Amino acid sequence: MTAEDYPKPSVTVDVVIITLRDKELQVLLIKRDLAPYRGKWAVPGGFVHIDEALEAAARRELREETGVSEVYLEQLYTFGELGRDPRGRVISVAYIALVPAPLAVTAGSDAREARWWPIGELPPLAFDHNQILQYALTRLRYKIEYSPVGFRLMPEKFTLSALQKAYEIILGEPLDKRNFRRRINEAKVIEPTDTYHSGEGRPARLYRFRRDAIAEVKARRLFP
Amino acid sequence: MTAEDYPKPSVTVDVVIITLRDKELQVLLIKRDLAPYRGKWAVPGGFVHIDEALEAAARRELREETGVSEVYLEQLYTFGELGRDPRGRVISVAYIALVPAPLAVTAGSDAREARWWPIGELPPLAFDHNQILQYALTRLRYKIEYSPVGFRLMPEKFTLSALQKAYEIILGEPLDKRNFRRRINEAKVIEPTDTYHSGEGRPARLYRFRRDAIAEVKARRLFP
DNA sequence: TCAAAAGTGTTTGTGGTACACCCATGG
DNA sequence: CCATGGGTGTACCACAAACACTTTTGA
Repeated sequence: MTAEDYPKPSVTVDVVIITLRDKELQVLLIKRDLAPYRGKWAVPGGFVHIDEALEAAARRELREETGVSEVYLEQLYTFGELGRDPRGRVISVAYIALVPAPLAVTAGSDAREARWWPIGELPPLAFDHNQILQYALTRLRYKIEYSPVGFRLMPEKFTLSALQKAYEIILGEPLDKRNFRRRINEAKVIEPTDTYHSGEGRPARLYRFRRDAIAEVKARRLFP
Repeated sequence: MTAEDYPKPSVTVDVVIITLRDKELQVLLIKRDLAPYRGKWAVPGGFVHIDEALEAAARRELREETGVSEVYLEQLYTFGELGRDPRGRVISVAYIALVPAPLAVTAGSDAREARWWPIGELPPLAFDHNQILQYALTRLRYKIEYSPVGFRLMPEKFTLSALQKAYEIILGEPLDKRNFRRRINEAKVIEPTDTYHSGEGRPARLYRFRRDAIAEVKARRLFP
């Protein structure tokens, strides 16, 4: 027997697109203008083309909604319960994308309504997208503990204070400045540039992420 | 436009079934008796039925191959590159299953050849199953660091020495007996039974996994 | 000269790791 | 009584957390 003997489920990708705006984590959502869930907000997504790899489909969605595609993108989980889409059997592969703050200016180019939502003030969502979004946020908070993904939300050059504020927003707690700088330094994931940022107060040195820093350090073993 | 306007990919589940046998981690593989990759070994899997949830399909595969289904089963990753299956566009959702040692006696009930392979002596595999298997092993070794999944490879009752040996096999390194016992105790994930195991030497107390121990402890934060 | 943010070391406490001996049973 | 595996406590070291003042610039 071959694959063609059976009716097949549809396959979609949904991309949870996250950025840092206005000192908050924000998520890009689209207002649905078609049934089902017409008028509800949803995570951007769409069907996977037959000649398109999964990650390529996710990058296409990302580009369609934000105009960027060369950003951090990671597969999260595949949702395949029965009845999660009233149109029929739909399996959805969820991705998370992290968009650097200054790139996240325009949200969508076509006619549909799209906007950034602070993660603390989300509207009711279509389908099981609430579950998908919560999953993405959990993964982000978890991953930031042992992997330098936080930098993917920063512009190319940034001050240490800005980086610290980003971490504080993601983790939801204040951090000590000296300890923060020591650990960042020891992790060897950023390098100084020779430029400075002038604003109020003393100018701050700008740093950049070291692209050769593939430091995914092993977490501490707990069991046992 | 609707889902039905497009040709759809096929969706399969592949289940990496792992157990502890003969002081080794072993994986259940099936010898393919059909093209493509006829004669090669493959991870058990099959097409997802149109009226079957993803995890249900994985449990069905698991039950067909091992006779058990009430075991640890976790979704790993979804593989959706073009060209990964010569029969056409196939998207595969990979799962990992951990089968307790004494349940892993019979491997397969139908005519196909199936056997357990030590993970250090794997044969050439069909499709991209080598990649899937390596992914599963990485996830297992990683997850055992912060979550009590190791117990899912143990029988219902076990001695502390047997548990330690299991951890040593999974992690591939010797552990200190006193430190091991202290950490297991502090984690509060097992409880003593009032039965003992007699063999050579002094009888050992048998313990069981505390099912209410949902201790997925947060790993130490590294950045920063 | 004042406000505002940048930058910089030391002390203390907790937790991980290393390590050796006595105990209970069966043959 | 001997072989075999079961069971137990402490000392040291490394790293994380707490903590306050000086420096540089622009207004």
